[in-house]
This record gives sequence, structure tokens and C-alpha cells, in this order.
Amino acid sequence: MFQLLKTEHHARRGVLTCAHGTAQTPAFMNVGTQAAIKGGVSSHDLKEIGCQIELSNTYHLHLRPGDEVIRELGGLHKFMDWDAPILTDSGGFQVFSLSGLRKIKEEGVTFASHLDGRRIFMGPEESMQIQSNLGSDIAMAFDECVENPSPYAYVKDSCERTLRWLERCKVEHERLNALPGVVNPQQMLFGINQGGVFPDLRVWHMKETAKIDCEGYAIGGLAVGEETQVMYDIIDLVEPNMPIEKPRYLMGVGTPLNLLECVDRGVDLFDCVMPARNARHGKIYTWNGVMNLKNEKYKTDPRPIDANCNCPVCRSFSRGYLRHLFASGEMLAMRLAVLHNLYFYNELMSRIRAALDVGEFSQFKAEYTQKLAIKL
RNA sequence: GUGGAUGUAGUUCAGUUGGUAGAGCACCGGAUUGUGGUUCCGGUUGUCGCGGGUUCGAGUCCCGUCAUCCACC
Repeated sequence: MFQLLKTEHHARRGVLTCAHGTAQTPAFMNVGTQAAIKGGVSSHDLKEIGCQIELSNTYHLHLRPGDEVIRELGGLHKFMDWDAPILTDSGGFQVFSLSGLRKIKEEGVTFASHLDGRRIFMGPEESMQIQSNLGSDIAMAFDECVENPSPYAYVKDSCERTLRWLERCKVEHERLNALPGVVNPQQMLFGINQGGVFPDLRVWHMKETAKIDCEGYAIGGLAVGEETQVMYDIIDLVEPNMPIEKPRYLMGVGTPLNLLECVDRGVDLFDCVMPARNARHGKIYTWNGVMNLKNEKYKTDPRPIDANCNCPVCRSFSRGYLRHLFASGEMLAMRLAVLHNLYFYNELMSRIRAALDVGEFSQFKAEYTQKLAIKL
């Protein structure tokens, strides 16, 4: 269930209520693809760094350890000891991004596992079954994510098929939720908008997708090769066609600046690997700009990453120490950097919500659009 | 003391019949958008042990010398 509390232009302040609690929106979902945040961060750490909702992946968990295994162990929440909301991605994106060999048909996709190359078939019903076994709070529809740019004719066929897949997801999802002994009978389903970079396809597809009753809607297939401005333009076109009373999720986005711009365009939920991946490589976000912690200039720097940050890392460790950990290849380097960057993203969203609460989002956006772009 | 081997980038080493030096790693910088943590891109680095000689030209040939290592006395 989603409650819209307040709006400022297109920007929205809301509350998303799931079987495992609520998330204040706009929110950034912290990505734990394989039921773990990469870099040695646990679900307990997520609590400490302000994460409200976690994201895991259907495709990865299906391959290993297997969704049946997780069901047997009581579902994903129990499996990773996380009692707050979880969203599971459907596997559609991984079919597109991870497997070289894939064959797309009306029934679904046959592709080679990235682990051992064995052939796997996944369609709408399989994805729904896996996500049901995982017991996530929000299941994503099984879609096809097309890279940008792709030919118009292909994108048209693809998003028509994604629409038919959504109808099948909806039917299967309702059937599974009603079965006795299902892990999470209150699991929600979000539909996904596609259409590449073609305005008419995007708008048509969104209108058709909205006709299928889902508990939320996502915009997918962006930040996959197109210019950032093209992404913004497409969101501007699609957003007016999204149901006002349902949460909107922009999949796989983005940088702190992207978040500000897209909140301003009416998006409620985000997820992105960027803060964690960048952290692992030493690229760190601060309230004064972005820094590369591996740079030599931090070798003898006694200051914390960000004096204005209250994360567990900034409260205790110096830049010089963290740089040393990176230079030495210590696991702790990644862990601490990931904790900081995710805390930063969660805190950024928290401040965005606070600004929305008092009707000052546009000022907030203007101020931080400048600050966050600085390279330290 | 005698015989032999080796001295080239921070490091391990290449360097073809002599044409004023290269590679891996390291180091420095950049990239990364519904995550294959080991990826990709770019950059810096040298009195070629030292001193002479031959040559238009020497890391490469000759002489001397120093250092290190090995074997033998």
C-alpha cells in the first residue's frame, strides 16, 4: 500500500507499507543482489546505516543457492536476517546483462548461466514462482530490458511482449499468493515500463501497463547507454501517465544528481549498484563533492572522509587510514567505504524527504546540485 | 688468492649481426547506473654499476675498475 503525503511540483513525499514494515519515500533501495551487500556488509549493518528497504535478485538466487533452498530456510527475510521490506528484481535485466547466449521467445527466455554455462529457461511464470519462494515484499514483473539505442521495430516488438508478459505475471502472481503455505501471501507486484528511447512507444507502453492493476510501476530500460538528458526527457513523458496513487520506481538509477533530478520528476523509489561499486573502487561521496580515496594526496590526511557525516566510518577513521587499507588490499577498505557510501545515499534521501516535508525541495535541489558535482 | 657468473625503471627481467631503451608487476590518474568484488582505459619511471677506448654512432665490442653471488684453494 502506498500513501501520498505531499507533493511539490512533480516531487512526491509518501509512505510505502509492506508486509515487513514501511519505507518513507522518496527512498533509495540498497542493493544486495545475492542476499548480501558486496563488500562484507550484512543486513545488521544496513540497519545501522539507515537502509529502509533492501533489493535482492531473482536470477542470482535462483542459480545459487536456489529459491527452493531459501524457501526451505523460511524465505529471504529469515535467510538473511532482515525484517524490513525487500524488493526482488525479476531476472529480466540479468538475462539481458549477464548472459551472452540467449534466445527470446513468446514463452520466455532461454539463456546460459553465467556460473557454469548450463541452459536455463525463465519466463513470467518461472520468475513469479521464484520470487514467491523468496517471499519478498515486492516482486518485479518479468520484462525485457533493451539496450539503448536499439532499432524501433525491435523495441516495439519487445515492449509489446513485455506487456503480454506482465499480464501473465499478474495472473501467476495472484495464483501463487493464494496458495496455502506461501512464504509471503501479501507480496506485491510492480509492472515495468519499457520502450527504449522512443517517446511514442514509452507513452503507449506506460498507458497499457497502467491498465493492468499492479501495486506499483517502474520505469526500466534507462541508464543503459543513452545520454542522461534523454533519460530525463523520457521520464518527463512517462510520469504523467503513471497512476498518481501508486509508487513509482526508476530502476537502476543513479548518481546523487540523478536522484535529485528524478525525485523532481516524480520518482519515489530508486536502486543502483553505483554507491557500492564505486565504494569498492575508492570513489566516495561526500556533502562537498566526490573524492577518490585512493589518491596519493590523502596519504597523510588525518581528517575523516566527511566531517559533516555521522556514519560509523566518519566517526572513527581517517582518510589516511582508509587510503592505506585500499593500498594494502585489505577487505576492510571495501567494507568501510561501502558503509559510508550507502549511508550517504540513505542520508541524501532522508534530507530530500525532510526538504519535501517543509516544502523546500527546490531550494535543496539547487544547493546540492552544485555541491555534489564538485570533484575533490 | 684462483676461476666463473651477474650488474638495465621501485621490483623481476627483455634488449635480436653496434643505430641514443622496452615488458609484467608496482606506482599515479580516470571510468563504472534493475552488481560475475580479481574489470576496463590512460600515464610516470632510467647519468643501461663506474672510468677509459674503438666507432659517424656503444646497453651491445675492447681495456681497466668497483660491487654482489657461486665454486675451488
